[in-house]
Amino acid sequence: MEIGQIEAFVEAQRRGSITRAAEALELTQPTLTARVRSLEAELGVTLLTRGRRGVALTPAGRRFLPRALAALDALERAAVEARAGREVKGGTLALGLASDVAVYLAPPALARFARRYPDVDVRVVSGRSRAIAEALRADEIEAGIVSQLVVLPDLAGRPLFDEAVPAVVAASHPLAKRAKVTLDEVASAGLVLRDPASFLHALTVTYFAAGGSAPRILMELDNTEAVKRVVLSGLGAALLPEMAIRDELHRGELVALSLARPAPRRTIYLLVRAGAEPSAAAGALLKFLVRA
Amino acid sequence: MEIGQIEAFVEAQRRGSITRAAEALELTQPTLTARVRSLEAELGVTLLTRGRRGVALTPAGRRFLPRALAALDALERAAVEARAGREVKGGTLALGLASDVAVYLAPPALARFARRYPDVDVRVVSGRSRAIAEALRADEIEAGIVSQLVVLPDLAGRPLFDEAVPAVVAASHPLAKRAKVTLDEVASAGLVLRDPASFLHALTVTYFAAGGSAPRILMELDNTEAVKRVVLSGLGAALLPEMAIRDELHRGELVALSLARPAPRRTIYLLVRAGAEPSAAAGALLKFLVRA
DNA sequence: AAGTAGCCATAGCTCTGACCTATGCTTGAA
DNA sequence: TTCAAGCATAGGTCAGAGCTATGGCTACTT
Repeated sequence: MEIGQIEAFVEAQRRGSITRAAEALELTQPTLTARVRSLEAELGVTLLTRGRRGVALTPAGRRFLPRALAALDALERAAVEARAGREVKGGTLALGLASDVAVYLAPPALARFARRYPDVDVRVVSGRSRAIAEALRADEIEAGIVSQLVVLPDLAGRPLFDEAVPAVVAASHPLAKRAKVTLDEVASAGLVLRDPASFLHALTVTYFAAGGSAPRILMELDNTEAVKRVVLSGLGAALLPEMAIRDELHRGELVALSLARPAPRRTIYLLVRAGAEPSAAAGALLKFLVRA
Repeated sequence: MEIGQIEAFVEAQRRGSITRAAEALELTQPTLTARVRSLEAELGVTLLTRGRRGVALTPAGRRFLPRALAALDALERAAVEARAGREVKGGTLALGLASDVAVYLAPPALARFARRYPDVDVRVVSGRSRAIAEALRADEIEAGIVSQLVVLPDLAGRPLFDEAVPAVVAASHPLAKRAKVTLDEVASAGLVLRDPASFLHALTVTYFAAGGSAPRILMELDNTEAVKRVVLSGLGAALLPEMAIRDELHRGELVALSLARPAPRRTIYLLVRAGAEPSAAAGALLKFLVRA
């Protein structure tokens, strides 16, 4: 089987005529005829029915076509990706980011990257770790940055960095002024959580459970920013990742509580297809992200 | 780009040496060298570093390799599938079946198929419609038979048949002898349901809601057989698909209730990859399944 | 230090087969 | 009937894929 044969078949099918396929490929009609016929001979099946008005797919041709297109597409991608490493120049960089990363960490890095490499098209999708992993498997993105390691057969992950997830309250909260606070005091003050499907939810519940305590749950919200704003307004405490509360801690609007048990940490992972190598553009953006 | 070049690169990478790749492909070493070099020239990157102990992948080679393998694999599949239609002979037929279909409908059809075409290897996975759809997208199966149409971009579904899902009770149940039963009587007798993620659950709740009633839920079980056995033991009623209760209705162990509102129906769908053509083996098995 | 084995690169030759032009065959429409 | 549109066939040409032979480099041996 040769690429030229596949192209001949695909083009003939697309144009509905071997003659027009020959024009499109800048070859003569007998050449295209020979290519298609030799492919059919090798497969032992007829792929196209020749009628007076051109050609049409046979059932065997219909079975063959999607794989043929996939092969041509894979070759196309292979060439693009092999060349993608020479330098960061042009092309598209598609990334998936966990919501928190997209909101708190990525914007300055993306802005710097866009200034530094203005001819690279950056496309970002954000969502839950699971959705990022699916997009990666479907080849929609080149790499993902997630807060939860998704174990799927053809994906590989490696830790990028980790960060503390301290328990915080608003400066106006009664617990804010206390030098030491017990876990039970925080638990009974009430917690604002992310939704049960999130990693932060599990992290929080595990943290309290390990201290022999169960928090009173005030709310379960589906994004970290909402949790932060509720806590900022003075209602309850929350375990929030550092990247989300850097400014508020600095300005004193949020206060990290001093508990006997050290604040838990969470790890941010890079997710790629197993065996895949990042493009130069992806490598450069990653550096911006992790340094930030 | 030519297939021979791709094969040369892949084989050299796999064997770690151009010389050994040449042996494996039954060509000479200069030929393989030329193939790899011309591929590299076309791409404008070096794919393999030549050392004294053979060759090793460069970063560009690592980016190129997975796509190259995918292309070769697609071509392999293309050839197999194109030929798969000539006759039902040999090869493997991989199918995904919804749990109910796998339990109640498929066994006799699979047995008949195996007797009729003993040289075809049949592999069946069963599970929820969603899992079947994922397996289909991952190319693990050729087609799926599901009770819930999963809408995903690259899948296509078509109805195979539909069947009634009557409300039934055990012959020993007080409602069994009644000529007419109201919806509210069934609702207050108590319903045994599938789990909330299932189509049967939704169908049952919708059926009662449309009649202005809400059933008393006795249990939620994760498979249809368990629901049937609970009902058979005399506890409550259930909406069960005909395929699951044919024998029990015939033997009089279960009784279909006569309600004013006709029994709902459910549709069984065939799910395939969009644009894909079934193999001859798949077509033959499908006929056995639907006729059964 | 010299010898040797293992690898990849290069040179030059051969000959296949991919492609071209020209033409034939078939059929539906004018 | 004739024409137009499409695919098939025939025969010739020549690029280039592959081969043999050889060179050059490096890392072990001895």
